[in-house]
Amino acid sequence: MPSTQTDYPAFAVTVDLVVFTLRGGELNVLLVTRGEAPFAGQPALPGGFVQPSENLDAAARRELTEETSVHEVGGHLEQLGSYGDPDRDPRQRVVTVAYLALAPDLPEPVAGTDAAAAFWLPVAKAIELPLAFDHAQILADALERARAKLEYTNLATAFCPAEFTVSDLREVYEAIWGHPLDPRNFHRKLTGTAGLLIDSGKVRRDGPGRPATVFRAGPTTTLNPPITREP
Amino acid sequence: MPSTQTDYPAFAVTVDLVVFTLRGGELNVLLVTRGEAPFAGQPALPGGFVQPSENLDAAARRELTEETSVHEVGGHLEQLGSYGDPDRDPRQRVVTVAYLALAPDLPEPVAGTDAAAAFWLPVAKAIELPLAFDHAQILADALERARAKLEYTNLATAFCPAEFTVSDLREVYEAIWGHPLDPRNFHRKLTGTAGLLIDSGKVRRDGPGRPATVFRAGPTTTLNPPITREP
DNA sequence: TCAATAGTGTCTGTAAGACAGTATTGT
DNA sequence: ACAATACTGTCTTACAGACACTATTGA
Repeated sequence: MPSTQTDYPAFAVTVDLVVFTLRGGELNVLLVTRGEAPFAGQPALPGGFVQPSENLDAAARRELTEETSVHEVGGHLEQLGSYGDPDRDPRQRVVTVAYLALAPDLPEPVAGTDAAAAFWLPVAKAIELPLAFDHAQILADALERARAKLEYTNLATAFCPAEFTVSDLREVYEAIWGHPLDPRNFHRKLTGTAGLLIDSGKVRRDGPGRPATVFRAGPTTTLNPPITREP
Repeated sequence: MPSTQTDYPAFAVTVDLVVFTLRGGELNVLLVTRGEAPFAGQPALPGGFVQPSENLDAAARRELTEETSVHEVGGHLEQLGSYGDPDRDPRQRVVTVAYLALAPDLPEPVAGTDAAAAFWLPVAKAIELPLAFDHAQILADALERARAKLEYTNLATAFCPAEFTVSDLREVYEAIWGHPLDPRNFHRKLTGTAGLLIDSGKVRRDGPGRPATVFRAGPTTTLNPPITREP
């Protein structure tokens, strides 16, 4: 019996975003307040249906733009994984493809846009909230992914603007791992990895203290050997 | 306007499997020959539609059982990622969730079962084949994932039966990374990682040479620091 | 006895972690 | 001057990589 165009179960496919940023030295995640059932009024990850003509990455990037009102978010966007338990949405069968997005400090969501219902919340608080659907699990997985990738990639630069100092990077690590790092050894490790950081020639003065060299991200994206998380 | 059960694009959702095993010291992947259009007669990864009542992991495990005719495959099964380009299937919009499965040496597919069209092929050959859909990309991603995870996990044990020797493990690494490792340093590294290997008390005699201690996988699943791939 | 494989010891170079010390700023 | 931050040097320890050496087997 040949298969036809209809002899398969129909699914809805969505993308959900875990957008991390640093605000005031603390890791924050973008949440929305749901306006409709199910879970009306509850916090959730931003996301939406994949459109017929776009691929998954494009859907994620479109949602990111819509929800943040920022056109070129920069930073980093990668697929995290898919979640498709039969009862994860009580209305219908939905498979969601979760994405992890990392962004430099973004403006507050703007009223009068799709992003009006969106808000930043420190991750420490978000993981204690009863998020809609299975979003608590997705957030937990995203956090672990981000923590793990800091160890062996230059992912921390995605949280910074194009030009940054070694201290900026260290603060990213400290915020995400939740414990302080030795500034001297950290500096030696990062500046000692060839191709990771490019000296911009500039320096930055912030209050007292010796001015810091300003770098840009270089072609090297992996740290070998990695920085270990355990202190 | 409230959303209804129908105001979303309908997708088909499938799972595709990249099943790796070791046969004769060589990494092999399970392929099927497609019987229907599109890509009829071409090799493809095994897979199928997700059923309405099962979650993604269950669908992957079901397909694995069906395609290999082996009930408890053991080994390892993890989600690799999702692929959903609008034109990846010419018939309809299909999102596939790819899984990576690692198994000890499995029997040849049995005629008269769903697995009849399935066959093992060395990965080195498979990556040169024009696989159906975007399966070449999925296979490449799976291979890279497996190679990377050997560095910092005990994933190699998934290719071995419950009891194995250090040499067995080393052969897994050599097959997947494609270059020899120093048996002495490898032995010291693995036996020196606490909780990774449990001495079964037995030894194994294979031809000439001192008998090898037989181990089982221990509770430790990560290697820290990792084994580096570069020779 | 010899070849083969398992496992140990030892050396060298690299780099992490700890921390003293120097450099350069704002106040 | 002083506090604060950026950076450099030095010491110790851990471990990878190289490889000589011992242990235990089949032929």
